[in-house]
Amino acid sequence: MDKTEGRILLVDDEADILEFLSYNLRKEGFDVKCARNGLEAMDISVQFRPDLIILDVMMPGMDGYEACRQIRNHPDLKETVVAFLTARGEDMSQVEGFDSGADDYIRKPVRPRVFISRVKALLRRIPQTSEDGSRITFGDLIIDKEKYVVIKRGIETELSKKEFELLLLLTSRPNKVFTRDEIFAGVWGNDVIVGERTIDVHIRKIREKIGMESIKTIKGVGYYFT
Amino acid sequence: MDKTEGRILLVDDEADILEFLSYNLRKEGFDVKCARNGLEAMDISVQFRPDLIILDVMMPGMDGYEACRQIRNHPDLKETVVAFLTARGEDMSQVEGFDSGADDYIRKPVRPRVFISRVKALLRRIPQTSEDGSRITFGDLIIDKEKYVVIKRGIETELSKKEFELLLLLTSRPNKVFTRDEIFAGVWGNDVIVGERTIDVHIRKIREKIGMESIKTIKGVGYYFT
DNA sequence: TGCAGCATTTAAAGTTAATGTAAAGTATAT
DNA sequence: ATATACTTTACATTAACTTTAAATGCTGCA
Repeated sequence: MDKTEGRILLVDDEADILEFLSYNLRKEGFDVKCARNGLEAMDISVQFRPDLIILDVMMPGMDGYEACRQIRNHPDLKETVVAFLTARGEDMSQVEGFDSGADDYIRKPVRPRVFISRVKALLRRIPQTSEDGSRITFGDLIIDKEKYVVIKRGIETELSKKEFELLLLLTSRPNKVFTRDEIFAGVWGNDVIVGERTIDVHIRKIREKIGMESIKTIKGVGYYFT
Repeated sequence: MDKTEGRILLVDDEADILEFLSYNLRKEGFDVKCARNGLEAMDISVQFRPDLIILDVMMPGMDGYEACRQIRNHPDLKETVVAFLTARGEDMSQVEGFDSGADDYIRKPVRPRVFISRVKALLRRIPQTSEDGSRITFGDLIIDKEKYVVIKRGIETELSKKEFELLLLLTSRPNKVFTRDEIFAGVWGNDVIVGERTIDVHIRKIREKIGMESIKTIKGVGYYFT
């Protein structure tokens, strides 16, 4: 019940701005945490594992650039997307910003709608489901398309063809609910006719192999992958 | 009329301001129309399809915020860029303004040259990143048709099939009162027969999930969504 | 105003329908 | 022929839905 659009860490020394931005982000379904300075940002990041960190450039103590550099040097955080918040007219500083490893620049004053779509665009480019070659990764689940194998927490399990195709269909759009009809069409094709319970049985087998939580049911509608 | 830079609707109850702004905008080649209040603004908008609506916050009758909300709820207008005109010192109102869906704030007194460049900046980003088709937004409520969930102020809640269908029906025409018969026909189909109280119970569940205010009752008639 | 009468709200109990599951049956491939 | 995958069956379980009934709240009228 608390699936979110993505985790975001806001870092700014001004409470107003934190409040304003976090309000707007939460409204869109993001899981937001705030930090007042670079140090705090690092601490929270290690725990919270944000998908995106939005850093104010000017902060007392460790400034945005330095914080960004540290993030890039931290083994667990270096993949995190980082965006800077800058006051108007700080354009020249962008050189240093990108140099320190920023992914984007957001100029103050912030306009909510633009801001939100910018954030969404940034998160979209996250290798949320990183796909290197034949493998797709979802958190602790790895699906290997070539070997017809899934690896859950390092435990490798073979999937049969139908199981695999069904899982691929569901994972092709995480969180989308696939109706039974869509599943039939996608996995069996429209002409093949099999009993209603067939899908359930395959779902059960998949759940057995990748964990119960991964596939959810909406009664009367269908299934979805998280 | 030669091709214009863009269509702009000005909404203000003070004729002076309308005249002043429209003069300056027309001089720059914009196609400008004016409205005296929120109601008039809605009427003209539907016909005129402005690219940008500039709303005074304080107006008799429907104020700017309410007008903005209505614009955002109107299927044909929700992509329109909206900017507020505010008197000096109304800063705190920005929260309500952005909440109601505004894209920008313009402070009075207006300086023509600044104003024009602001307007141009707003129009420049007209190809607004429109929300993906699977989600419908009503203020702080997001309905995701694919995921069978609603997001209210960032809190995601699953809906069951019936709840979801009922909510979709009501939201398909906000403010229209659906009679109980219409609801039966729309959600259950004309052949299914269930008791009178069934609808109420589902309405209650939905209210529980998206907030009491969202669905109103008209005694003896039915329900509507706002 | 106060009360009667009716409609809706609400919680909880009851029912139904859909899915979960194990195991047996059938097809397919090696 | 045998193993493996797939489907079907039949029963158990669960969540969704419906009904019930009591409480609340409106509306109009005396």
